[in-house]
Amino acid sequence: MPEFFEEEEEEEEEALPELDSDRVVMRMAPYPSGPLHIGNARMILLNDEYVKRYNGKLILFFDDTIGSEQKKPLPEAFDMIKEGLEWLDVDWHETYYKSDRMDTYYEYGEKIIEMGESYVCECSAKELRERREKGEACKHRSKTVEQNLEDWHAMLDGEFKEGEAILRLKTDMKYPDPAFRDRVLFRISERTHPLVGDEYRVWPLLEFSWAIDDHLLGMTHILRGKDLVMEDKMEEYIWDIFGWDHPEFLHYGMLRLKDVNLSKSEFQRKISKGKIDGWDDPRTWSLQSLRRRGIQPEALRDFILDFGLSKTDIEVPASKLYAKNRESIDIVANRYFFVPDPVEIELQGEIELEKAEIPRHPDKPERGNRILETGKKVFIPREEYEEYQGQEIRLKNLCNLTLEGNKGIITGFGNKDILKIQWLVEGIDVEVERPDATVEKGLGEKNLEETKAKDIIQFERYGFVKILDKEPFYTVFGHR
RNA sequence: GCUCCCGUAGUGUAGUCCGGCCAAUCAUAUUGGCCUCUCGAGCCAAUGACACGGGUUCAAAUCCCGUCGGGAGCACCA
Repeated sequence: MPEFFEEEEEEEEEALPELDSDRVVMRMAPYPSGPLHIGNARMILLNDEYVKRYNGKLILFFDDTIGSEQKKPLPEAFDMIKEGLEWLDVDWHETYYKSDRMDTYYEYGEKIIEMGESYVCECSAKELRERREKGEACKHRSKTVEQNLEDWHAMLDGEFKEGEAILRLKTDMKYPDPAFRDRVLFRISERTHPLVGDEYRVWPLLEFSWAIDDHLLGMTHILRGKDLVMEDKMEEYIWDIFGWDHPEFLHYGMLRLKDVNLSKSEFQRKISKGKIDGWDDPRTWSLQSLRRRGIQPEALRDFILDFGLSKTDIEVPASKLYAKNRESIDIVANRYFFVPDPVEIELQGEIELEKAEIPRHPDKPERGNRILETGKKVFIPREEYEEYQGQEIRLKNLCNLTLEGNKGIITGFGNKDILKIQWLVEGIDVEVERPDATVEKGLGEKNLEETKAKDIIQFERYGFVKILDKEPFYTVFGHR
C-alpha cells in the first residue's frame, strides 16, 4: 500500500515542469467572495505541490480589496476558504490580507506619482474606455507632479466621490495592446469592507497591489491563470519603475468542467436571493459541497494535478473526477440495498430461503454478511418494474422471477446470468440528495442502522453516497 | 477590431526549450474477453492522435513561415 502511493506521487511530480530555482516562495490569492470551488483548486494545488516539492514557503494572501458591485467580498468567505484549504491538505505558512496593507499601497502610490509615472484622472469610465480604444490621452495626463500629488491627497481626503477620480499609470496611450493603455492603479469606492469597514475609500486594483506585495514579500514564482497574463506585464512595468527584480511567472490555461457553471459571484447572488440553500449546495461545486458528496481530497488533488501546468484550455467531464474518487472509496464503501421509488410485487410460488445473506463488500469477505428478511411481498425499483415486464429477472441473492404486472412468478433460486436487481421486503425511509439538489426518496435496508453519519457507502446498482444524517436517513449522492 | 496565448487519440496528458533513441507515453473513455450474485471493483486485449499547407535538414510532433481553429484580455472586478 505505501509503495503504491509513493510511486504515484513520483509520477505526479514528473508531470510538472521543473523550476529553475533553489528557493521558492509562492502565494495563493483567493478573492473572498465565497468558498473555494473546484475551479480554484487548480491554482491552490499547483502552488501547494510546487512549494512542497521545493520545500519552499507558501503564503495565503486574501485578495480582499473592495471588489466591485457584482463581486463583493463576503465576511464568511475568509473562514470558508481556510476550511477548504485544510480539507485539501494544503500547507501554508503565512496569511496576509490586502485590506490590512492599505497604508503600504498608499505609500508606494505616492512614490509612483512623485516619480512622474502616474496621474490622477477625472474622466468618466465611459470617456476613459473610448479614449483607450482610440489611443488618445486626456488632458489630465499632462498635469505636473505637484498637481497630481494635490489631487491624490484630495482623493484620500474624500474630496472626490466614487467614480470622480482615479490614479492611472502612464504607460503609453499608443501602446499596441489596448488593454495596456494607462491602466487604473487606484479608484474610489464608498462600499463598506467586511473587515475594515469604512476606514478607506481609495482602493488599489490588483495589478498595483500585487506589484508591491510580490516584491515586498519576496515572491520567487507567481502562478496564475491565463486570464491574468496581462497582469504580468503590468507588474513588470511597475517593478521596472521602482528598479526591482522580477519573479518568474507560471501560467495555466482555463479549466472548465463540462456542463458545470463555476461563477462564485453568480452563486453569491442566487444564495442571497434564496434560490440556493447554501455554500455547500451541490450545484455550487464548492469544496464544501464536494466534501459533502463524499469526494476525497486526494482524488481531487490527483484529478487536478493530472492537467499539469499546460497553457491549453481544457474542458473535462466531471466523470473523470468521479473515476479518481472511485479509486479511493470503492474499497471502503460497504454495500447496501436502496430501492428508489419502490413498487410492491407479490411473489408466486414457494420461497426457499428465510433469509438472504449478502456480503457487506464483495471484495472483502472478512467484513461479513448482512442479512435480509424475505417474504411474499417485495419492493423493487419502479424503473425495473416497468422496464422488465414479462421478462425474467433475478432478485439478487434470492430468486429468479418473471414479472407479470404486480406478480412475480418464481422460476428458480440458483444464480443465473440475467439482470440482478436490489429488493427489500421491509426497510427504512431513505432520502438521497442528487447533484442537481433534488431529493430522491426510497426504501433502504434495515442494516443501514449499523452505519454512522459521514460514512461513505454504496447503494448497489445505484451509486456511492455519503450519509449525512441518520434520523431521518439522509444521504448525498456522490457518483456511480 | 487590436494584443497575447494555445492547438498530440472521444477527453485529458508525456514528448516540443536542447530535431534522430517517437511506426509517439500514461490515464480515462469505448469495445471485446475473463472474473464477480451490483449498471461497482479487478484482470487481459483491442480501438484511437502529432490541426492544415509550405520551407530548412540526411532526419521534424519538435526549428521557420503562412493558413485555419479555439481561448483570454481590451472593467474605476479578480
